[in-house]
Amino acid sequence: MKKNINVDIVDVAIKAGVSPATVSRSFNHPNKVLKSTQKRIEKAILQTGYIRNRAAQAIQGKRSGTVGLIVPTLDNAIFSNLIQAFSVEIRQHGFTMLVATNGYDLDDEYTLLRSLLEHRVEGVALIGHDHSKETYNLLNIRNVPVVSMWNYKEDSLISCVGGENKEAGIEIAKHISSLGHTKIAMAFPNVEDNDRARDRKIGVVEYLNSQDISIPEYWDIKTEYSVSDARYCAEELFNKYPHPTAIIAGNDVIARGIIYAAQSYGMNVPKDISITGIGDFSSSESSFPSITTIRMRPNKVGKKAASVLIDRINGDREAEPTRIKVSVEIKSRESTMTLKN
Amino acid sequence: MKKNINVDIVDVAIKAGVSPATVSRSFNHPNKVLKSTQKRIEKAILQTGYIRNRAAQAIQGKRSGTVGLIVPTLDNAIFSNLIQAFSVEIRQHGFTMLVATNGYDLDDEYTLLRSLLEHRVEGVALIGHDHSKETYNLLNIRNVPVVSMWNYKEDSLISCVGGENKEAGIEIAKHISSLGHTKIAMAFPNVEDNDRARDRKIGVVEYLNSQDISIPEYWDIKTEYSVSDARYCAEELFNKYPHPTAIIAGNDVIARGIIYAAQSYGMNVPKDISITGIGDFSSSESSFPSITTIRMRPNKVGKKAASVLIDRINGDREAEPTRIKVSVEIKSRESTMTLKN
DNA sequence: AATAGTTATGCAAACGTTTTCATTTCGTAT
DNA sequence: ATACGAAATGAAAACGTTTGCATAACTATT
Repeated sequence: MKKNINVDIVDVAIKAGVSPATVSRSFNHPNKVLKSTQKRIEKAILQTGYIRNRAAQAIQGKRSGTVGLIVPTLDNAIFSNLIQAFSVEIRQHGFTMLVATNGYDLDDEYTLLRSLLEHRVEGVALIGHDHSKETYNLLNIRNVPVVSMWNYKEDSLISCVGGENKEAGIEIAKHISSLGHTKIAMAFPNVEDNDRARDRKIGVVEYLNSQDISIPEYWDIKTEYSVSDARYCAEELFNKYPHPTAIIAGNDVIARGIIYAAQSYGMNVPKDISITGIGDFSSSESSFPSITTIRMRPNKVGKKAASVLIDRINGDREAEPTRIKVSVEIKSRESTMTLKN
Repeated sequence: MKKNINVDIVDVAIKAGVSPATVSRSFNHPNKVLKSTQKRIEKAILQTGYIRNRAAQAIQGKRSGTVGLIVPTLDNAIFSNLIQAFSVEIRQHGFTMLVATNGYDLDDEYTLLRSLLEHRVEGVALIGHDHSKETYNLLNIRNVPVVSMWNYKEDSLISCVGGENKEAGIEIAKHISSLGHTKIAMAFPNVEDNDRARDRKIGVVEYLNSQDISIPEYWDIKTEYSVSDARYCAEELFNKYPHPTAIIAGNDVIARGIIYAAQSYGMNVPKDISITGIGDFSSSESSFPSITTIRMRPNKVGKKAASVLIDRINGDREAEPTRIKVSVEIKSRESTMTLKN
């Protein structure tokens, strides 16, 4: 088998009987090259098995054809809808995606950002607004096009696309409260370094307080972002009395874990207890019971964020951040119901 | 704010009072540089805000510091455990990951592979063994280190790490059969271009046949890899009679959708119907009912595949494929039980 | 038919590293 | 002290593109 690793643009040029410059132009400015010449070049590419070298292109300081994405984890449903949508859109514009996970560690995020910049990504997408000072500083100094996904903030330092998480918290609390619940528990992850969860929680607490409902310490559950930990924490809660009549979970994954816990304790959801999520991930509607949640439109956010990022890459580097608020909306489904007297 | 995009290795060298060659060496062969010189260089890097340019490094034809990953989708639990584990391991070795999704389209996969090669990834990870002729050909011609994840095949053309999916099918069928079930339905995705699902299905059918059990056409359900579609298809099945007493699903995601369907139709799982998955994804154990499934160890596969790939990148390009079989094992849980008479 | 304007292409420098080879510096054995 | 080998560093070529500028080949205008 012939190994053709070393075919370069010069070989193609020779084969096609043109100069390397023309071959290059046929990739990057096809309208500047005669149709017939293009044909000959394409033929030469096929014959030689040439694959262009983006590294050599990137070295010019212009295009690398890549964007970077840093997410806390790939390990569950929380970001997968979002990332998939982002990835599809980015690719439609000819970019390839460099992905890195930081495990919710902001110092690690900084290291990852540096490494993405070493690869000269043309833009970067991050989750939320909680990032280290060094991260913000680096983004600023290098003037990298950047977009933050998943949380809208009207005075964000960087462009962002997402729902207003505080509003999401308010809406879900409003829903639960309107159903007559007052004995309410909450299950949130650690909100430090996590503006999305923090804003949601603030929204929930503030709204409930405005209705003269407060959540006692022992009903303020701390859980991780996983079905298994959420289930475990909920079981801990159910082992003690009294039980709340409703639990507001920080997202749909946690809600699902809690529902499993309730079911395994013989409770009926929603008859015995109402449980809500936030996020509306792809399986929340089709689970049983389907989850009452706040629709945060991960697909729309991912897609929109991708196009914002691309616009910034192609556009004005000094422009004000682009901020797009994606509306949030209550999806009332089977996991909640009016409190029985 | 000072924009220092253009700091290069020469600037660092000047600042540190050494030659660019020495700065380069301090990155790539630190043992060849005097400790004291290294210190001065590090200081210069900090002062200048230098970020090395991997594109310029990659152009030498040696290291790009990236590996490529092509998966069908990021959109659900199927691959997320796997990818997360792969990503963590790869990064531990200083690589960054380029990710692309092909939506189960093998022609698209070829295009993506080309694009990854344009970026001069040092290695590539794929899912399974069903790839287009062009894909295999390209991998071969360019002699790219490559690893296939998720399905073991003793005579695979490329290195692979995974469980034996046919065996998984046999094991799950054996389990169901041993519980006394004979009226069995199956729910698999389209197995064309999907060797994992195909092998599983073959295992199931062959084993059941050996027990004189056959699955009628109308119980051979075709579904997509999503909770919602699986639920929908299962509901279609439940709308007609007779019902099977057990359903073997192609994976845990599908199993979950079927369980929801059963529950929403007022059936008890497993009392009224036993349902199995394959895969053992992270939430399968903590769901309710927990899912009887075949443990395919996605974390182990991801991690192991990463190290196989890295070994190949650093090792002999002409070596025989490395093939690692990860054992599969039945996890008997709450979603199945002995058939009542 | 001569000229101006336009379009296609080529030439050669530039991008920021890495690496080979040559040179200098240093430590050690005589 | 001198010579020798080893270790550290530098000089310069090379990697594979892109692009500004120059030129050649057309087209259109008079």
